Amino acid sequence: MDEQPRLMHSHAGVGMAGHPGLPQHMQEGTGGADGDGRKQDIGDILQQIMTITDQSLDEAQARKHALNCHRMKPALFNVLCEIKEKTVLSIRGAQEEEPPDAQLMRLDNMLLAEGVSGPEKGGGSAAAAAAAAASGGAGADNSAEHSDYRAKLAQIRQIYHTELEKYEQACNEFTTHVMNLLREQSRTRPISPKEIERMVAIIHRKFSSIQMQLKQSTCEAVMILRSRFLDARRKRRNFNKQATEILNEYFYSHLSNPYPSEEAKEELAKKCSITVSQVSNWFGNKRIRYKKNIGKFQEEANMYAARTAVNATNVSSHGSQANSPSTPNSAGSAGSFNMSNSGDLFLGVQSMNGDSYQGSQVGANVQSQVDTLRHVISQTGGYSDALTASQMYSPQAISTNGGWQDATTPSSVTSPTEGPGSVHSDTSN
DNA sequence: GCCGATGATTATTG
DNA sequence: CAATAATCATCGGC
Repeated sequence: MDEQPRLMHSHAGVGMAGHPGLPQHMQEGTGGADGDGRKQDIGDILQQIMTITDQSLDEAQARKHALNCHRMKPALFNVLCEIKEKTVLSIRGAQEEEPPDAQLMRLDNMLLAEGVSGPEKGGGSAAAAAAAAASGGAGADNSAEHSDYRAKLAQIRQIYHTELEKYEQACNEFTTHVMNLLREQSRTRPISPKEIERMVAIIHRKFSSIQMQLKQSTCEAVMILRSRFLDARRKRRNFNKQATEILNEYFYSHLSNPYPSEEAKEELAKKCSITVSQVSNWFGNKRIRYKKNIGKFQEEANMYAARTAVNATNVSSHGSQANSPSTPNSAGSAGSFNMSNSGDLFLGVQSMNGDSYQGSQVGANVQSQVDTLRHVISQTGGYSDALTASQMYSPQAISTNGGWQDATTPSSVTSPTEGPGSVHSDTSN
């Protein structure tokens, strides 16, 4: 806001008075309005500057030429170059090249692994390819789920590449600019090629640190994306009905020892088209949940027991599976495909049993729990090969503190003069 | 939208 | 290292 007054003052001749090169008379050429006067002044000043500049430039050029042509000039220049070289070298020695950055390498590796910085889409995106390969048979919905992920990854990839390109271009432009500048200056002052080199290196270092930031943030973005999309827990899918049936069938037909061997797990996994670890998860969950609330699973237990039972009878019409109490989990339920109309019959059975263990929850009464178990076992035992085995393993299986694990001593618990244990016999009809 | 079922993960244990 | 127990997070029926 105080510009105006000052200009006014300068017009009065005070401001410019200090400039020796400016003849005073020029400033008061026109006495008219303020504006006119100032314009005139500026014009004059500009013109003066022009002439002065031209003059000085010419003069400088002339001087330069004179210097360049001076007979001592090359020698002096060489001396200067030598001195410069030495100082540059000493500086260089002080801060030698930094070691290849481990962090940067890690970032690079990760970006490569994620398919962000690798070759173009086709063969690239190693992660996606691996995921697709891993999905194997049931890949249909898997790929559908990953499509979104891949789209986002491609987006990140594109941003990364454009940014990288931009940085590179800027770096190159800046480098050439600086090099031109230095080369031009090298005509008037001693600049060794090494110095230029060093300058370029510095510029590159600066830009690569920027690049590293870019890589870092890209990595972060990919990590977030991964955690959001590939966390299986978030995108949990229930197993299909058939798979659940197969698993349940196995579980209930091996209720006395529901710990499938590794081979059994593999087979189940194949049958259900899920992974082995999913089978393990399933059995882990099933065991714990069954044990926690046997009553809740009673119906289910009876149903599957009945199925396998019917199956067993169908398969081996003349049940010659006399007595082989060795491995209860090798079972004959392998190729079991169920009869559908048997359900009614056994629902009735189940309801009958239901009464007896209704109140026997929560481990209050050991005996009642044993009885409960015996009901289930009796049914499976009645029909399948589990007959012999079950009596060996099951009664004390889920005892007071539960757990099939400590069923290692199949001792005397068989049937101490109890009713419920033997009630089963008539269910065979 | 609530709520039980369910597959997966995590911490702990032997 | 596998099993268990607790927990998380989603699914799916109502």
